[in-house]
Amino acid sequence: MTDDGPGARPPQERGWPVGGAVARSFPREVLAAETLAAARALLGARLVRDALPGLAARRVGRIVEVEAYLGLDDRASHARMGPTDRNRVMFGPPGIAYVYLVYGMHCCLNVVTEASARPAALLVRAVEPVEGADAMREARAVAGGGRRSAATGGRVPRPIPNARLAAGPGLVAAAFGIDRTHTGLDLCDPASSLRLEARPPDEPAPEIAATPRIGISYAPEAWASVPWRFIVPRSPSLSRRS
DNA sequence: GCAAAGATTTGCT
DNA sequence: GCAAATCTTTGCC
Repeated sequence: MTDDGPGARPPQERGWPVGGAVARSFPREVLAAETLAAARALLGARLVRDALPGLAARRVGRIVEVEAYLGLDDRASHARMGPTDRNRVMFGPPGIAYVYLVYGMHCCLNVVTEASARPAALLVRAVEPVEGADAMREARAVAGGGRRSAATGGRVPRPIPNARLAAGPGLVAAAFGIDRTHTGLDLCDPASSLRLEARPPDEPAPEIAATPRIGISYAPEAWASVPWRFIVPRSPSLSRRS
């Protein structure tokens, strides 16, 4: 599907100059709408982290893979057991970051969607590096990665290709230096150091495909197979090769 | 209060 | 292709 999603044409062209170009914040109303529509609109949008002066350059990624988790009924969603200390922000307003720790070692970034009445969020599973690839590589080195050194036997690890720097939910967080302290951050606020920006006007809307979600085999079949994972099929940065 | 599993990634078999 | 690494949250006793 290549039709323009709801986010293709923001009702209001909010913009501000950044490095000669004009960056547009990602419209909150798109995230406030139905989650599956918001998921499609989020593909092609930018995840931006401002430079950390003296520490890291500005990092920008093109979102190419997201998963939707919606409602109390979704047996694969963290919201399935109602509000808890961990998932509480999912029950709040749209555009807010929800970051959780999974498998005791990886953080995953979610964007809260829909009104407070319904708990829903989009898991950002992969982005294509657009700017600051070196900073992403350094951040991943700091994060350490899943399995620690030990068996490397002193060998020099193979350098990570740019396209694979943030090709997975845990890797997105690692590459952008995102952790649970970012939970509650407003990703639609241009003043936030970590935020979403709309796809550049001169960039065509991405092709979109839908597949079942990944890593949720614990959920009942109906929920495990529903096609709520949305990808840009030709991207070299998907979490799984296609 | 304790045991089990998880929206993952990696390196070795 | 499989299992380890690692710790928080959930579920059951």
